[in-house]
Amino acid sequence: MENFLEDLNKSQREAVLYNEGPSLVIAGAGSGKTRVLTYKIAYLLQSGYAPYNILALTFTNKAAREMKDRISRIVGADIASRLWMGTFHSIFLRILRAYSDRIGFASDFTIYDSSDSRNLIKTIIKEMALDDKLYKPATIQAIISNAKNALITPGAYAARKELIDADIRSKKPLIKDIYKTYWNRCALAGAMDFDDLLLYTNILFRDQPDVREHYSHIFRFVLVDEYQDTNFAQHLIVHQLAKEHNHICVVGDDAQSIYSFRGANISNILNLQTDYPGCKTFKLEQNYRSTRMIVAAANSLIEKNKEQIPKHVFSDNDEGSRVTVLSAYSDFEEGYMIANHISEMRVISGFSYSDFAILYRTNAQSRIFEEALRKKNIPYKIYGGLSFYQRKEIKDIVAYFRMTVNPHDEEALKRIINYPSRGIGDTTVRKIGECATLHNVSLWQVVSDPIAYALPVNNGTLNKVKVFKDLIESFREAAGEKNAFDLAEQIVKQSGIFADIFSDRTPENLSRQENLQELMNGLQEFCSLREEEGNESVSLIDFLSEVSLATDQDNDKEENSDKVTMMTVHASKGLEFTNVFVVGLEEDLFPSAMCKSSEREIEEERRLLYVAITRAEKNCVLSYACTRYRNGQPTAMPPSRFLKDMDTRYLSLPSSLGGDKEKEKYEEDHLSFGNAFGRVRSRRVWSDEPDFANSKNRISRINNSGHYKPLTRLEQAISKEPEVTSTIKQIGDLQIGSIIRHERFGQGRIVEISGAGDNAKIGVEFENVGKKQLLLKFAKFTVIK
DNA sequence: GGCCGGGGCATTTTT
DNA sequence: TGCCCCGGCC
Repeated sequence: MENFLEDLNKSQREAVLYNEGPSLVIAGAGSGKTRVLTYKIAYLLQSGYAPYNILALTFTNKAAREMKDRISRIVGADIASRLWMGTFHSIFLRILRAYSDRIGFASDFTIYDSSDSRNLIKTIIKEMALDDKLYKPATIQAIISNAKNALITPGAYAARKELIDADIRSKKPLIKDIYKTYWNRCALAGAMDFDDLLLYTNILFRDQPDVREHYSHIFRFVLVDEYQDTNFAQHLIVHQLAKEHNHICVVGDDAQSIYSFRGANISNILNLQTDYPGCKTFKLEQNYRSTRMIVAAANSLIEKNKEQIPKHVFSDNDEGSRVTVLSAYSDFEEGYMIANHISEMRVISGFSYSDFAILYRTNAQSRIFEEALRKKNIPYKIYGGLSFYQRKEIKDIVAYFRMTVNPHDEEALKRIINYPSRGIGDTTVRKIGECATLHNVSLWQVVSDPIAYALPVNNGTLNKVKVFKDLIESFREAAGEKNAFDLAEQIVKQSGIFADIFSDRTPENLSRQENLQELMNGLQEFCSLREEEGNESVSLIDFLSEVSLATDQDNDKEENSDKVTMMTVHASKGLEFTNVFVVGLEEDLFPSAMCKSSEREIEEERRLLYVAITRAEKNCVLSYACTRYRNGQPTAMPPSRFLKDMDTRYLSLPSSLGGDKEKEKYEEDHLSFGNAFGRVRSRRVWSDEPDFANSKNRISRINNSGHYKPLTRLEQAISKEPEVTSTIKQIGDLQIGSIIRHERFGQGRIVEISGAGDNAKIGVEFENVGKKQLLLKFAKFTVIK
């Protein structure tokens, strides 16, 4: 351990060693930020801090886990496990459970995930008989979330003139009432949403000074990762804990702030000096991840942002290839083009599939790439779908767990009161809801004593409700005697879930069975792990805490499989890949049409692209399509403004963006590349079809010195901007060998003509998407040559 | 209670 | 275009 400082460069070491006062570590992309944090913690431990005196906050479970692993390796697992290290939400959940009585909650409160809270908002909007076209639940949810992140309670909201005026202007004056009802309903249900965990922590610290003092005393040193992503609530919590001793170190990169839409406030990091006077700034500027070319290209992009902390990220790695810009005719062709590139690079340079990532701005873009990769038998995995715990059957089972722990949980109750079916239909549930609202009690209170609250249902229904109530109570009684796993087993069997899921062997049920099995395995693992750590009896509530704060990124079983990764740029933050394709670089897509109203938003989009490019270690490819299906319509898409932001010295451009002979000459003369890919000019995209027009074997195109053979006729045709020709409807105007450009499939060569009149067809060998038969009557294409 | 079809809609989403 | 939600129908 004593030598660990030798693993650090000068600025990293300075950042690790300075612990006398507040410090800000500006960590450029790929600059070894996690290393600094882990070594700093190790150093603090070595300097005499006890592990429980150190609070280290991250944003993701994954980051927390990684850091814990790395620290364990330096100081040992038992010391590492005593650090207060975790996500904001998990750490403050722990504190809130301990002091829940001080803020009017029971310690077994539920955590509502986003869909729970959206459902509740939906219910409230319905109950208030509002138009959900105007009061869109997702929008209201975002407004409430923003309010909470800014620490605005319902009372404060109603008193804020500017908020009320804004709601009136947007014709939604009742948002304040929805918020108030939502707040009360969560309280009645004994539930907190994600934002509440931070908001109530602030309330706890504000109203119970002894608690705040207690923790600020315990946490003698506070470290925060990814500080640029903190919102006001988080910023304030940290300040409440650190303001006296000032032993705080925050790490972040303003250039990678991409979550402002969730309340992250970049000025938290830009203005850190104000909150922590004397705050010392360290800059980690050496990028160890990417080639010099990639770093230079990314820098030339981010330079265009005005609001940022000045820094000079540099790399001492190989120069590497220019960032390649590819142009496709359509979204469809873009997919095939990228798929072809991946197969090609894999063959030429010996990459594995897992060396590639395709990053896009929106999830909707993934479909086209899935299709193209599948057609070419390229294995892939997509991140960002539904997480395991968000699957319906899992949520159903977890809802039983939640009811067992906290029966007032409204969303859980609504989920399971009639699953599996027990004859309590929507009408009854609605009546229970109305009755509960009338008496200002939770749904469960009505369910437990329907007579007392005069629930207007017949005796048959009354009886069914009682059966449900008894069922839940039996689970609650068992909870006192059994550990979490045995209890869960009982719940699954006696609730009827087991019988329901194992009733037949339809594919859906088989998958449900697997998921149930996986949940139970996970629970068992959770229990035995905790028991090993010395916990005598593991309760469901512990498991639920973990489950409600878990996301899909947390259990990726396929980590070691050789597959191309596909994800949104947002999801890629913090990751790195040998070769990165950033796709869909078009105006109104990247930057998104929704983020163009202010320079501030444009800057965030630019940072987003910066994040994407800096994920790449060796090669980075940016692509755009000229037309794209948007809302069912083919839409012309101009290339993204960000392509023009970047210095062309670091790019290899398609001719349509000004790539020219002069520049290629420069490229040939001045740059040396480690692998052939860097030579691939943008319009050079080959089909895998062996008999593709004029282009024999694509690999033979690149000779040993990495130089290209002269352009073939076809490729000359491609690199010229094709002039627009009128759409051909006469078969006589076409001949075999003509080059056409199809709206969707891109460029290709006619290899076959058949039929006549309305049945006239042509066979076209497209350069990227293979051979297609087109019915002349319908096909949208132009003849180029 | 489940299935089908029409209408409306269409960012990003660490917890 | 394709998905999701809702309402209507069996």
